[in-house]
Amino acid sequence: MFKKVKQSRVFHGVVLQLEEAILDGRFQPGEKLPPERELKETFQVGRGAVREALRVLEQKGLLEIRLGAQGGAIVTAPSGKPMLESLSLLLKRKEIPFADIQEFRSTVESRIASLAAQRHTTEDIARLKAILQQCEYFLEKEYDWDGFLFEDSRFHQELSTIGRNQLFSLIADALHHNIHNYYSSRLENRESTLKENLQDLRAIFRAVAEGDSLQASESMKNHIVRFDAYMTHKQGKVQ
Amino acid sequence: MFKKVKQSRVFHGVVLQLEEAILDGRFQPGEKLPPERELKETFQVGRGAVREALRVLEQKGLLEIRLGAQGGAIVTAPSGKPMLESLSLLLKRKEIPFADIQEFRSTVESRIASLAAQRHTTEDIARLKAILQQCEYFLEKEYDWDGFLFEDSRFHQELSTIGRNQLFSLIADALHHNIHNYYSSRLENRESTLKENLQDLRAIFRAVAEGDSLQASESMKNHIVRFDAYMTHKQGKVQ
DNA sequence: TCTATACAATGGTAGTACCATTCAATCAAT
DNA sequence: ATTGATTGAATGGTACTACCATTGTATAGA
Repeated sequence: MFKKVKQSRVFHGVVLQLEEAILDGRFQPGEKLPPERELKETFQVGRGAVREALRVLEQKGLLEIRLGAQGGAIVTAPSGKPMLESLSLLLKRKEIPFADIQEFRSTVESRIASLAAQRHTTEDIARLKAILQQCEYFLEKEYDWDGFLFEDSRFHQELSTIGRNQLFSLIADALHHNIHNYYSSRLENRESTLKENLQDLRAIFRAVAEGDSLQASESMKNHIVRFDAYMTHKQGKVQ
Repeated sequence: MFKKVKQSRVFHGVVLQLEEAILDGRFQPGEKLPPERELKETFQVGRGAVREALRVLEQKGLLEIRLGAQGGAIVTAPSGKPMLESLSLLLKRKEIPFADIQEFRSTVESRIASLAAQRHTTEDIARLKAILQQCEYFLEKEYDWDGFLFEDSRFHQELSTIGRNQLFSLIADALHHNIHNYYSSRLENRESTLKENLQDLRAIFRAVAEGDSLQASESMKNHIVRFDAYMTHKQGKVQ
């Protein structure tokens, strides 16, 4: 019913005002906020309060603080990093079953594939094909386990770009970063694994290139399911 | 290739150590960290550094600071709030087309519906039915626009619980919070709107109860598409 | 022209003193 | 004995000062 009465915290007022200014565009990305000693005067508060406010805004991903002359609090361009980090922290703290994460990822990646199938251009396909060929190279010509997995990541990333939905890209990226360590530490380094994966990627590529969104989605789902099957099915926290 | 050399920032070291302690479980949710003046001694730093560290951890959602006697930095239980806020901030800053958000939400909610269809128990269905009946009450007996929308939210929330995937619940919740204002400010207050929505919810409920995951997914998709159609199709930032 | 030095701007850190809030213990009045 | 008021201690909040550390730039010298 009622909200807790706000407890006085001067720095919070500073945070709100600076945040509003940035969100309003009164400070553009790349621009510099006034120095601490000036903000202190502007807001009529102690320097400590200003610094705590800057710390919060930095943590929110709105600012980057640089040292030295010509340094200061610089407004950053929007990025998905803070969200990625908060998701990461949550996965580390809360024991979300790994199966849940896999299920979610599967859903997201499948949809990305289907979107990519619907929205690709000729150039998109060319870029995707180049990545696929790089995978083939690392498997067939110069065997390179890590190289292959790197290109596999790039494939997924490129696909999300082709899907042309920034939120999907962002979430997929966050998931990838959060489970990458888990994956790579559990995959068995066998050539057959890569071979099967390459087949998956080819199937996805084909479906996307042909604009068959349903097939693209299915292929991606199979790909992820297979990937998951390689893991030891251990429950528990990520990491 | 190389990482930027970490610039000395004492408070950062304090953040890392405290964060590690919390993540390791050396401080459990509900427990209190030592007072600032003690931490200052422990880490052999100034009180300012300690306070800046606490501010960062607070922003990360790991701590809650309370004033007065028996106050202090209390470790919080894991929650999706920080993720929700960082997503919110991102949506406010970056001009992610609203269509992207809708598309993503549609995907997530559809999948939740299909999962719910697969995993529901008898008790789940009873609870869901109760919510549905509450919707009917607000539409047919005691007309209440806001009451209906509230129950609609509850319906979605209950569905995500039935889906039994914590990550889906979390993300759906975050999306809901972020677009709720947008939605409710744009919906036309018309009885026919609610009527159509109730039909959607009934269809979803039926499919879920019958365990028809494909139909549940489709019904949900239609529901969301219809909901979106009510909006003025204005592009741009959320909020 | 190039290099080295000095300087100035700006964030980082420590310390001190005091204020503000909250809870609990104590004491007084009924 | 119960209730209410007072007081005190613990703890975070704030301000101010002084100085350190880092970094870009200007200046002087080779």
